[in-house]
Amino acid sequence: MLKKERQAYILHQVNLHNKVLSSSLSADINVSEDTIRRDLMELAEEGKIIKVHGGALSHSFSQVHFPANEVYSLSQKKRIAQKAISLISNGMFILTSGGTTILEMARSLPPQLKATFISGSIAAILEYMNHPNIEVILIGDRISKNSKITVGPEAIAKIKQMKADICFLGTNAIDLHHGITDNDWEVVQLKRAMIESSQKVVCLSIAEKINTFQPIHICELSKIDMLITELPSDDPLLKPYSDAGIKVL
Amino acid sequence: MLKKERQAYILHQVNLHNKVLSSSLSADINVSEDTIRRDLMELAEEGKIIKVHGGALSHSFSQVHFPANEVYSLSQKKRIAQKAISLISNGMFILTSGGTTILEMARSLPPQLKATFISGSIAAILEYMNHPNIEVILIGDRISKNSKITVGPEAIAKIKQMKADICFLGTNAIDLHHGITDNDWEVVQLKRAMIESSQKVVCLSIAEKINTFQPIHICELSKIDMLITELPSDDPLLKPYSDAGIKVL
DNA sequence: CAAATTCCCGCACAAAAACGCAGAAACACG
DNA sequence: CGTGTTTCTGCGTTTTTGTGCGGGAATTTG
Repeated sequence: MLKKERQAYILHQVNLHNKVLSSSLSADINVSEDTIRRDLMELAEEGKIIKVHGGALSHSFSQVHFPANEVYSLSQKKRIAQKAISLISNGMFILTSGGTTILEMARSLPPQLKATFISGSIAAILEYMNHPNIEVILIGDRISKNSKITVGPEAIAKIKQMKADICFLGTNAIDLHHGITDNDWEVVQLKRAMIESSQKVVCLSIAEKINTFQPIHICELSKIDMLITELPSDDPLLKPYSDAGIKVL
Repeated sequence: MLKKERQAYILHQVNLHNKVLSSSLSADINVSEDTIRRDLMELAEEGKIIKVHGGALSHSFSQVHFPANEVYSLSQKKRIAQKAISLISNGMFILTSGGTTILEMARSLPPQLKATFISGSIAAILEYMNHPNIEVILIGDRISKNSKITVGPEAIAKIKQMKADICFLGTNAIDLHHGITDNDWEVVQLKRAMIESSQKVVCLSIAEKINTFQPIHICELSKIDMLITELPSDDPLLKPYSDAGIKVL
């Protein structure tokens, strides 16, 4: 059998079944696995397939992408993300909400990090999935089309039955009197559950949202352990919060 | 034998068998392999054939090398999607697996349709989310990075506790003896649960996958209610399946 | 963390290709 | 017709290509 012929066969199999094993291909066409591996390498270099340990995958399969629209005040969010990441260490169980700040954090996670991320936000999940070493747990339930996260009693029940090491909340509004507030009733339920189920609660918020509030109450400031903004921790704007016992980063 | 004559013979052989070996041609017409090689060179330069190490291939052969980022046999999948959609009506609860065929169906759903789609496939969920009127239920659990779907006991338990009107399975391999088979253990568990939880099971499969099988068994043919391919329902290839009591669309 | 796969690297060997050459046949032309 | 030229072919020799194998490194998995 000619080399090109063999490669065409392999390509065909990959496209047909989305996944092939070097071992089974080797058995199929009676050549050594080494040869198969070399074929897979070449096909991968030509961009026809994706080589993985033990075989290959079809390209069309892993091609899940999300319309990444313009992010508001990106650079600030990047700074927040960096600070948040410094709180994460290997082996942690981490609950996250949705929101563009969280997304930015997800994108910036260091590749060596091994941790478990739990979320109901579709966009966040997509980012986590691209990471080589982290385990991703998706919280299921009905999807809210507004917020692109799963909401509902199932999701809340699922969150309540876990105990995460840390919880990162993308915060919409935070205020000394009203605490944390938001404008989507379903999202609020979710966030409340996440706060209850985490040892440590970290709020990510751009400074613009500090001292603002929204119609629906999530929780008192006392439930929050840490607040991260793009400002330096000694910025006067944040003073009242650290006075209130919140660690400001 | 004249040179032109010889080359005509070679060209004929290539077009007939899609492939020729220099060695066998040399034996056929009793000339040295060197001569054959020179002929193949010339024919290749004229664009009549494709020269490869050890022989030559016909053009139709490498024409299978479709652009790398396109979905394999997209037009067939579109036809399958259309047929599948004709089974859906307003108010239904619909379970779907993942796979590019399912994805194609998700993209083609008519905008007025009001139904509830349930899936653990991230890619499918993204499509469903774009639809204005359908309700989306996401099945949660650990995400398998290979297959981009949620897998694990939680997901299976969740599926088992529902009763969907209809279930669309993107099928990897279907065969009269082996029934439905697949190559990913975790995916198989999921699909089994989906079959059990649906009143009606519909397999979507491009004709190429008919009468093929993979290592892991999902279920017997008897569990399947309907089979959809891109072929007309009276195609002889499908006859055995309709004889086996499966409705072929 | 230990066992089992899978991968990677270098090597050996065989098959095929490239190259140069030479002889034979075909051709051109005065 | 003779001679020079071109084309075609086959034969060594050298390179290149394709493949399998062994052993050690790396990765996966229980």
